[in-house]
Amino acid sequence: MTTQTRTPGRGVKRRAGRPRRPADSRAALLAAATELFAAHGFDGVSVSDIAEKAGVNRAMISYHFGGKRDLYAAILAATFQEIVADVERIAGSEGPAPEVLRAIVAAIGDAATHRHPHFCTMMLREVLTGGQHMATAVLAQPERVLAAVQRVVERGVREGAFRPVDPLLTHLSLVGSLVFFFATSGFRQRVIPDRRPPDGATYVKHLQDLMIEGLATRGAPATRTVRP
Amino acid sequence: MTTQTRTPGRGVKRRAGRPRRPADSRAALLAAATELFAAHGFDGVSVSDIAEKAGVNRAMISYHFGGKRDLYAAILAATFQEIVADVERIAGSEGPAPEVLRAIVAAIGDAATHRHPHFCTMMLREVLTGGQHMATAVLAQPERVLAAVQRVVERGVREGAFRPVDPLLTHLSLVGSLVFFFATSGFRQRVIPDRRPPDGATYVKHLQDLMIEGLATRGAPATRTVRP
DNA sequence: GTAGATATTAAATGAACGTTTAGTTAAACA
DNA sequence: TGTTTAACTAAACGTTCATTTAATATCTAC
Repeated sequence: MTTQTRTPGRGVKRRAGRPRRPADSRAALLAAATELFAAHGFDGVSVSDIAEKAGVNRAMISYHFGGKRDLYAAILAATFQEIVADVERIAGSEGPAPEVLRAIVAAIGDAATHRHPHFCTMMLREVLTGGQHMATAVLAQPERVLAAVQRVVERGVREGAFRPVDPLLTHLSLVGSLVFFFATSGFRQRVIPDRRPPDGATYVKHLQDLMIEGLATRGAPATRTVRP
Repeated sequence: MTTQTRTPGRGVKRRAGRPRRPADSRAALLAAATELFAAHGFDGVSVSDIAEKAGVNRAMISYHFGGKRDLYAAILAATFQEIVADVERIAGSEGPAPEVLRAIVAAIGDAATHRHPHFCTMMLREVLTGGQHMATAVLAQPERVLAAVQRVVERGVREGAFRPVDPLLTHLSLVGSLVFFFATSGFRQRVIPDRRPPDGATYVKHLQDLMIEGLATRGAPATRTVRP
């Protein structure tokens, strides 16, 4: 490869008298791999695909990350960590349980929309295969989300704001529909192209209301129900 | 291969003086492929894997189905068709909208538990890749489920049983949490092994209540609200 | 019982895979 | 400026992939 510039807007851009920037290669690989893994899954992506999209040599994946699998694991761990930390922080906050639950839904929705647009797809894909590519440390993270949501639901039930629902099943329906929505937006665009596709914020609002109403004790108002 | 019997309980069983049964090979391949595709995805499964599990020769996949991709498509189309027919039949039935919605959830849950235990996983996987392996005829089927559920929700809103919710978003949260639950049961067993995993029927009941309560008009009883 | 059609097999094919290797180039440091 | 180290490249490696081929075995019909 000589002075030829790479496809603009993609991968590592290096000028003619090119400075070496190892961090750029790593970042380009991470970005390219995240997008491709989310779209096609681990086995559906070759190292050549990733390298080409990143604009670097195939061998750099093994060189920088140790191999295709390690690159995948690194991406999974990084995105997961940030979201889990968010959820745990919010779950620990005080205030009425319904409001905290609302905040959790909003936080996951926000992360899935802006900071980590490929997280839900990658995570869901990984879960479908039983977490085969997950290191045990990463495996612990969905458990932490589960525990955080469960805690809030249990408190809501205890305080009388929620019906006596099963916290695990509630967690599954909440996170399930949330992850499903963000992971399948690409498909929806293809299947229902005529209708304007619903955006993340709209769905978050819908799900917040649906959950809070669905969990609320009948007769009592859904929100602001704190027992002294 | 001589008189050696295959691994018992798997694949095509042929006795010593073995009668030829082409239908057996096809069925064995379909069963093996369904399980493997669901567990590892299209790209995560090789034709050798499938053939070995089915107890037939690799070449039979191309011979009977035309190739790996066609086998996959055949499975997807077959399982989808049956479930879509179920949902449409129920959605068309009379009775209070909340009850019909309950019945739809139950029907999908039943199919996912008993008749097609791998459907949700395969479908979800396919959706995550944007429906790449789906023929246009198969692509139309999720749309039909969407339309059916939407119709029921719209009727519920019109009759005053439901809040004025968005039918599309409601569909997504309903189907999303349902599919998510059944598609991720394998992962749950691995991540929360201490707790007894919740079964399909329990979750169906939970989701029915959550949805009906969540959609219900405040003040009015959730069920049996038919305007004359 | 034989002929013809169908099902099945083992082997071969060529492409694609992830990783390793040896060699080259740019940056860091003296 | 000369030397060392890290980043990078192109090629080769050995493996695995899905499919095709040619030959064989079995079933069906007569």
